[in-house]
Amino acid sequence: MDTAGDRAPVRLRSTPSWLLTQTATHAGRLVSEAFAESGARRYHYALLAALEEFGPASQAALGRRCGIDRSDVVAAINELVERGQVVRSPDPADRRRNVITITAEGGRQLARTGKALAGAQEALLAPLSAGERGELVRLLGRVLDHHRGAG
Amino acid sequence: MDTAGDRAPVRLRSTPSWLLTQTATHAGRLVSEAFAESGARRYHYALLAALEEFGPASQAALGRRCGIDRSDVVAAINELVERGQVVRSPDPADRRRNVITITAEGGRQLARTGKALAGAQEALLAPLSAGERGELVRLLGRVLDHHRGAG
DNA sequence: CTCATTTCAGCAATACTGACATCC
DNA sequence: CGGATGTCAGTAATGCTGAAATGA
Repeated sequence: MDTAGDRAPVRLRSTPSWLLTQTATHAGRLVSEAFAESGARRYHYALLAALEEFGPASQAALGRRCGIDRSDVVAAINELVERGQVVRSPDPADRRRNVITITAEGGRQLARTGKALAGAQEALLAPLSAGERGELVRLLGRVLDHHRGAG
Repeated sequence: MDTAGDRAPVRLRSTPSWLLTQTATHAGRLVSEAFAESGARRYHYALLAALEEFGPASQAALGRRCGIDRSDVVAAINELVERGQVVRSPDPADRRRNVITITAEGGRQLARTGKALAGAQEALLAPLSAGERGELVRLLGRVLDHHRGAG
């Protein structure tokens, strides 16, 4: 019945919106692969990156910065603690809080995952020239900047 | 401890790869909202779109075209049948297969979801000019075209 | 009392694997 | 027999909600 065109994913003529959906899904898969290769997940990387860039923080603050729900921060930090990549210690100044601090091993894991991510981006953007990649990154940056303020 | 900069999501200086991840995640959330508004999910829309564009097909063919696993096609088609948006009938020419056909109600649902998706894209690309949107869509199209060939 | 923080239990959509029976 | 198809069971990561206990 459908011997030809079986492999071509859906690509609607009329709705470019769908293109965004498809690209986001595809990028998500590539990125997930990269995370798996490096032995981490998205949440782990986001948390480690935030800790390295902004220093020790409470779990709630980390969640707000990374866009991760507080519930999920708990589980992710548990795993990072088990792997020795962060340290969780009570905040003497506010006994509700835990202060999370990245360790040397956490820094190494961050570097590993960063390399895997760079590889994934390389694979994703392979069909584009250097100039086009720059333009794409610039446009996506504008989009993100706009939405991180309003929402 | 961290009263300022609490709301800013992680945005690494050194890894533009993370920008792709973040944008994909953000786009995914906007798109999911749009689907929920229109009473559908990604799988439903992809299947209906493929049926409208390429005509009736077997479940396996639909899965290949939409990038959806066979197992998940079964469940999604079950739901579409319940809603009267597609019809599932045995293929007389090959008794292993079911032929899936879109109904008039399915067409209406496709239109509803399409409108919601267009709104989501509008919101996502709000910070870009018309020319920039065109450029972004063109670049993403190139990326998708490249990867749908090579898997 | 109000609010923030941590934690836990649970749910839904996405994406995948393995197994099985049926049929080409 | 090998291979495709439909179906079901189960798992994992992501992203949410609700509730409870503790403390500012």
